[in-house]
Amino acid sequence: MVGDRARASGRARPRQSDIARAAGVSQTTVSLVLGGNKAGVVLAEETKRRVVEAADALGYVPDPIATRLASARNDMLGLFTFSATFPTEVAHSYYPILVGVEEEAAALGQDLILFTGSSGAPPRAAGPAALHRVRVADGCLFFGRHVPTEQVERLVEGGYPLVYIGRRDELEGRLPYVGADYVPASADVVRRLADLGHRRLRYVRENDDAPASTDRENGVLAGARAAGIDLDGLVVRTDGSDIDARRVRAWRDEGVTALVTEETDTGAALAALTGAIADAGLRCPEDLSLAMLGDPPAAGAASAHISGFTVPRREMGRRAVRLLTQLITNPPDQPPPPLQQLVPCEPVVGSTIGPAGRQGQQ
Amino acid sequence: MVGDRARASGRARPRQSDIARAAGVSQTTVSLVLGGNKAGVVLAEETKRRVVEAADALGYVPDPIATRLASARNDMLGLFTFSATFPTEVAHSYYPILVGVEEEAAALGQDLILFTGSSGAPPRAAGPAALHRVRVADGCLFFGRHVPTEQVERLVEGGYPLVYIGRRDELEGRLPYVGADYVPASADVVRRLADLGHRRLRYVRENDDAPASTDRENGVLAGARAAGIDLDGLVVRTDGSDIDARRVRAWRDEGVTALVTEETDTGAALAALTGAIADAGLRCPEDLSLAMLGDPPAAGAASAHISGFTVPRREMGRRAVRLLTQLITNPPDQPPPPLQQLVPCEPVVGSTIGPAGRQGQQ
DNA sequence: TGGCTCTACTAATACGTATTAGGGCCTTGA
DNA sequence: TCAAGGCCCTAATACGTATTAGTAGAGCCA
Repeated sequence: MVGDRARASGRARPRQSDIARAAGVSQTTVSLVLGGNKAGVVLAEETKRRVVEAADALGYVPDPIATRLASARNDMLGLFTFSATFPTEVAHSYYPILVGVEEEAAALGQDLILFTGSSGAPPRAAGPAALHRVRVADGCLFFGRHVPTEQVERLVEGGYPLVYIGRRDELEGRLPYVGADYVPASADVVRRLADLGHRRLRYVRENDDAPASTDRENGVLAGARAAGIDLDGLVVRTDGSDIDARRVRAWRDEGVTALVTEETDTGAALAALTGAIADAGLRCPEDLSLAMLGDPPAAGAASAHISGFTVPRREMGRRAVRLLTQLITNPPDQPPPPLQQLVPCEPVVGSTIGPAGRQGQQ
Repeated sequence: MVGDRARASGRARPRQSDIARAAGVSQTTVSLVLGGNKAGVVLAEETKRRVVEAADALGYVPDPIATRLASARNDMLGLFTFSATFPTEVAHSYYPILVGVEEEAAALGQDLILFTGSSGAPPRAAGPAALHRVRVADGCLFFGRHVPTEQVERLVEGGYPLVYIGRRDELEGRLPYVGADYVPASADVVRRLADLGHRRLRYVRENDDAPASTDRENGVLAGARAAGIDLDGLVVRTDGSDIDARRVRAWRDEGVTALVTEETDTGAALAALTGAIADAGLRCPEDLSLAMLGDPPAAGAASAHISGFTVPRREMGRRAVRLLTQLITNPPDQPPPPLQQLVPCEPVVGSTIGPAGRQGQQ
């Protein structure tokens, strides 16, 4: 019925059997000619030519669904996000990842299937089976803050190739991911500050326990320890609302000469800090240095020259695609590639850190 | 073989036939119970219960591949772009379209397949059949500057549902599209200027004959005619390089009180104009009004308050998806929906146009 | 007892491709 | 003239689910 309808509205897609009829051969032969013929069946050149010509003439394109059902591959990679794939607020931070994913997928001849996770699609079950939809693809990339662990675990256990973009601790080492290497990058920022004479600083972070935040804190602490920086009161957790000029002045009175903050989705932390610094009548970096662990929310604006490091999102996207295709093509009896990869973050010199002021010297 | 592999690595996923065996019924019954049973086959409650229990016990999840092979629809929409889908330079102008496409697709329970067009993928044929790949989806959206007319025509002729994003003249009315309605929006900008007393202005446009540019020019001309604006020298074609302070001063000396420009991919035209105005020592809008037919390149920057109109990209994306799904589900014997749709552009008040200065008054 | 209706289910087949096990036909050599 | 072998191709089947046609059995009536 449904097929009839498809056939009624315009000409139906040609199938291998149509080509077979046109070329005077069997469907098997068509499959052998147009498919890989991995089995090495011997075919006459003349026959191949006829089949290829017929296929061209009819505009044949293999049905990836049927291909997939019959064999395994369909050269499609899934991309599953646990929010909208194209978020409007955090466009700046998601977009480069998508760029990298698309670049590498195109280079490898893979198409992308976008799965929309929690976007409230009524027809699709939002239940425990929601994630299983991704199996139409050979493998799937995941990203987003929330991870439905059990479902992802079932996919992994079932041998389905998937790669998470961003470090994840969920499945004790069995969850493949490509993340950013925040720890050394964060430590390096602290080292740079220490090299400029800073001895007392404040690391203002969000009150959030995402791996990305934890990593940064660990890096800051490690860097501080290595540089002999005062650990007392170093880490400040906030949601941004309690950062104001008074507090910044108080820090400075305590001898703090540099502030470090982290990238957030909304940029609230950075905005709060820069606002408070300005309100306090302080200049940056003359009176107070400022560094950021990650990228400012909108490039091109005034925040463009914040010192710190940049997250290699594009490269993460590319690497994730590469890892995923490796997992897909990896024979089960071969050792797998490294499942968990960290990409280094590039330092950003910027113009918001400078030598420690007089308070810092002493 | 392949199946064996899947079964070897990790436990095999249970199939309907496994449930059938466990529940002591046929595969058909399982399909009826777990699928929708659209046909309304009568089943005993007790049987349903047994099947559901067995399915739960075995952790059954339907195989979407097989599901889609068995029914002709696969609830996937294609998105084909003739450049990278995620361009880096013109992110601001493409992104909202993608947002709209994804929103509506998700709302309609459709997944998206991104086809990577000209990204030089070696494994996929770049030949005349390249476009045929899109047929794996139920229908496909297209966008990008260049249109391989013959290939698209073959798809359209074959009854394949597709929708272009952006107005296109190629197939004499048979190519469905969703575009922006530039003509009245552009005319309205001119009318607003006229209402403020402007009588002589310059429309600085790119030397390019894309439908979007042509439409805007037609709108400007229509608006100028309606408002009794001087048509002489009104339209200025440029690539931006010959716009400088001297030229702006010369216009002003001729009695020009307002400049109108159009949105471009790079924002070069706008940048050249604002630069030249500043260089000429003129203020905007006090000395010279400035309007833009479209959106400034980067929101949030200094260019945020340019007067003119905004292109409803997000809405275009949504509408394109809606039209496409209509085309897909439209029974062949029914009249089709309107194939070519224009979405109105929203006026932007901004702060760069004001009353005509003294030159303009007289 | 044959026929009819109703309930509750199943057999058979389709979807489009991949794969495997052969099966004709032709040539060659004895 | 028959067997062996090479060459070229095809029949049959599998993949997992959806759908349609049909059947077995029970109950009822004439």
